[in-house]
Amino acid sequence: MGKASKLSEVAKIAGVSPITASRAIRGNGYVSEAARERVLAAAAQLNYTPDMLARRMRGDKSKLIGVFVNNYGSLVVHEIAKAISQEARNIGYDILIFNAERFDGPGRAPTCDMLSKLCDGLVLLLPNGEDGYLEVIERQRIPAVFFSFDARDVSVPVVAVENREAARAAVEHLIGLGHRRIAFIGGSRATGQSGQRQKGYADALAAAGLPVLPELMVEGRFVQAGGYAATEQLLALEQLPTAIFAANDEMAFGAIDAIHSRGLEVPAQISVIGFDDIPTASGVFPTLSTMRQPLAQMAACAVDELVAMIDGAPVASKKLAFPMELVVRNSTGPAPAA
Amino acid sequence: MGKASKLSEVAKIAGVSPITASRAIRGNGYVSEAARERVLAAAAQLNYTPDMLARRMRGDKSKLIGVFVNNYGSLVVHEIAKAISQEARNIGYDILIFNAERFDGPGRAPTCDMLSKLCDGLVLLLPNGEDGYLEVIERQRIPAVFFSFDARDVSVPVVAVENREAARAAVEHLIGLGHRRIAFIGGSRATGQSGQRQKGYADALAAAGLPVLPELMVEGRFVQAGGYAATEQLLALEQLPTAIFAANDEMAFGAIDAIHSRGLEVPAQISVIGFDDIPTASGVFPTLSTMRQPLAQMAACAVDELVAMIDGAPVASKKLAFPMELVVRNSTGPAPAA
DNA sequence: GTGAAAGCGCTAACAT
DNA sequence: ATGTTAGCGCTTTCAC
Repeated sequence: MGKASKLSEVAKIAGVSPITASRAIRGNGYVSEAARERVLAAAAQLNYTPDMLARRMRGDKSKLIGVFVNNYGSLVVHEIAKAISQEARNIGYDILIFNAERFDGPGRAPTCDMLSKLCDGLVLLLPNGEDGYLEVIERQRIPAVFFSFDARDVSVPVVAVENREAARAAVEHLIGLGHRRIAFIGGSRATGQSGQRQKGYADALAAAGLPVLPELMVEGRFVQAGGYAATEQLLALEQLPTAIFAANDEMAFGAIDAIHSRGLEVPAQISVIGFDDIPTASGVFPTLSTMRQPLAQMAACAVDELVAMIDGAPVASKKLAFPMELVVRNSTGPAPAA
Repeated sequence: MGKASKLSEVAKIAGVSPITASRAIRGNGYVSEAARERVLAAAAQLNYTPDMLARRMRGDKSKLIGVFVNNYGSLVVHEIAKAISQEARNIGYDILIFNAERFDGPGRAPTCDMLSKLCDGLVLLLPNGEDGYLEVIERQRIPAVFFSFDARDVSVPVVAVENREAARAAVEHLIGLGHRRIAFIGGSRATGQSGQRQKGYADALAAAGLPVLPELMVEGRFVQAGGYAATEQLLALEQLPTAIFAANDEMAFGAIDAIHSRGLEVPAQISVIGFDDIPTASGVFPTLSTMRQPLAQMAACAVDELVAMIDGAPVASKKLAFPMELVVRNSTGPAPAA
């Protein structure tokens, strides 16, 4: 009743050699009906489960996908991980989530290394472009996909949204509503996505002949509290913006909160649009206009790419960018009459 | 530049035997200064990292805590995992999150088994009371802690909140505001927590001499959409409740949403109180009154218990129940004059 | 101070 | 149809 049992024990009870027991359990080679039954019975009796560690050490598949996350705090990360988990499950893989700010820290490298061996393939979520571990992956040609990454070209497939184009669409929505003084709340620069979104913001303004003003571009670290603080900065300006484009939904929530705290109304006085469309976006008040990320499709694509590599396809550079959809809800409205 | 390098390669370059290289790298036995330096240089040159899989197969510690999650969809789970991750990190452990609805499924058992071997200890988050894997853990005396579980007595430590008492406090808050017709939205019964919260709800009503009405007790599976649907049921009643107690915040969001959709106001016409106090609770409008779970403390406690067991303390039944704090925000107010 | 042997649990390849 | 050998990468005896 104590520790887990091993194959040799099962074999002994069944009166066969370990390898025969192994064959019987995996239904692999030739095993007589009689022997097979004795083995299976013994296994059941001992509650035997094969040691995947040992199997994996021999190089067998583990049917496990590792998801490396470096910003577990964020809600999008949660949603993405959920989507990947579902997709993986559908095709017979389980996922293991490993969480660290960086993967190249001193004590962390062996763990990453171990997990990369344990898992058949890896998905790196929002990896930091400067993380040294990215190079390890590229160098060792480990089957891997980067998810939501826009920092630079890499030699593995990258699944992401069309950050720049989508940001532009968000801002064009605001411009279409008559807004002329539009602020941008950016996130941290680690994955390169915020930078692209900022470019899209500038693209839209430029196309409409509007100036790109430094005082209207603030930073909120992709977190709600950061969005709140960034918005307070904006609300302290001489001339307030009439609309805010936040580089993710969580910062948009913070922005709305800050605006309400000042006794102003959304969208009557200031419109707010987010980015990502996490589930909460439709549950808050006012419901949040935002750009929707096709997470399920992206997750499916990432998993498919990964499994292809696991099954032998070469690891190659490949950019899979998904378009986003504008979701208009109640946080954006016509610009107030000046 | 290809695959990861192994100890024997390092040893060959350094001109020593593998075991000497091993000693040098771990700084363990006697190694001459000269040999040590050559080994370290060779290791650096080859980018060598020890294979934890192989180490672990020999029974060494991995400094890894496994977090088994069976309802990854929920936001509380995300918060709890984050808290545990932080605590673990503080004392030199990393965490690995494994996500499955159940852990006793056919293909899943070997993976669970493997992870339980790979990790020094396990935290089971919101485990399903009927999951057969719980018994495996109890039987094999694997160092483990159950987190947010209230289904039955088990032979491992359990870290949870005082579900029944806290639920009672939430409802007493509503009663104190003059509410007499109070509804309850429960979650799924898997962890036993919803049941305890429902008992607390009934306790409070009974203590105030109020009837416990079946039509006021509905089910929302702990998810926002479920809370929405459950509230629609309540809003279809002949006589509406003036307050709703939801067994978690996400269902409370759904409830507020449903109420708004009917053109009613929170809390003017119907008060809503949640349970957990996830971060979004203070960002929505109206801000959500709820019961706060002392997550950081709970996580610290769980990790401490676990590490004690990893370090040799016996695995024993132990109930660690934390009190919750009432957080009054803007979603609860005086009962409307009948 | 260093190395050889043995073994963690499993299975492919090669016998028999 | 079954068993033997060998080896995945590492480290704990036990020798020298």
